[in-house]
Amino acid sequence: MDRMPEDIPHPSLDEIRIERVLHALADPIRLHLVRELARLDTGVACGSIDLPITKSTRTHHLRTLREAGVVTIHPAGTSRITTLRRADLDTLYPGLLDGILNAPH
Amino acid sequence: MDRMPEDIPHPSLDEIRIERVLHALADPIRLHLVRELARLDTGVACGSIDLPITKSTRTHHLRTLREAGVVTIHPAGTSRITTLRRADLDTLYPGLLDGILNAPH
DNA sequence: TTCGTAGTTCGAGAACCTTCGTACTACGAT
DNA sequence: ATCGTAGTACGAAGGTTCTCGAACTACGAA
Repeated sequence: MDRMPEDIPHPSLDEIRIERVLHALADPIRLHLVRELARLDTGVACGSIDLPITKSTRTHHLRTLREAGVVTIHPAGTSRITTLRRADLDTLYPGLLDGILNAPH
Repeated sequence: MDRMPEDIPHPSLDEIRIERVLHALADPIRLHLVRELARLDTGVACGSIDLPITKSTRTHHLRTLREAGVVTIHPAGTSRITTLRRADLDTLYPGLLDGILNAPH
């Protein structure tokens, strides 16, 4: 795992596995988070996307996305900025993310 | 569900949901099956792709793929022909399948 | 008709996932 | 220094998934 300056671990490009990415995206809540991140097209405070779940569940889902390599998370004061790893995913799996984001929903 | 002549149910295009497709593809055994189906590029008897699992587990995985809309299965004598729904998936999610099939593994 | 082959169904166990509440840490503002 | 806010860690409950073996069905061949 790459250690970021802030000590939150993220998988490097060669550690990302397609099965984990697909599993991360297969959950409705996580897919919704990813769609919002893609739509806003900028890093965003985790809590700013509202969802019918508790704080701890949100943390769990964000961790799943981060560990799969779908997002980066880094601290910013008392908050955390979550960013879609769009370029990394496009490099590894060209077409995959767009195919998912453009899907009917 | 569309009823095929052979009475094995398959989801129609508008019944296919991205979450289920992603979940179906997130399992290593199912992903391997799909890759083999794509490589052979023709319908194939279920049993001809060898895997370190029992018959009933294979049935379970093929059912998961079929119900998600990833493959079609239809009887042929005492056997069953499984086919990747490549055109359907490309229509619904352009780029997704290629992105997955071209992924390193 | 009898047998073998291909696959399904069912039930059960283990492992895993999702969700939550509670307790905790860390930072910024007052 | 104290408080509030943002988020994490942990444990537990409930649900789902994966895997298997055993019993079953369906078709074709001998």
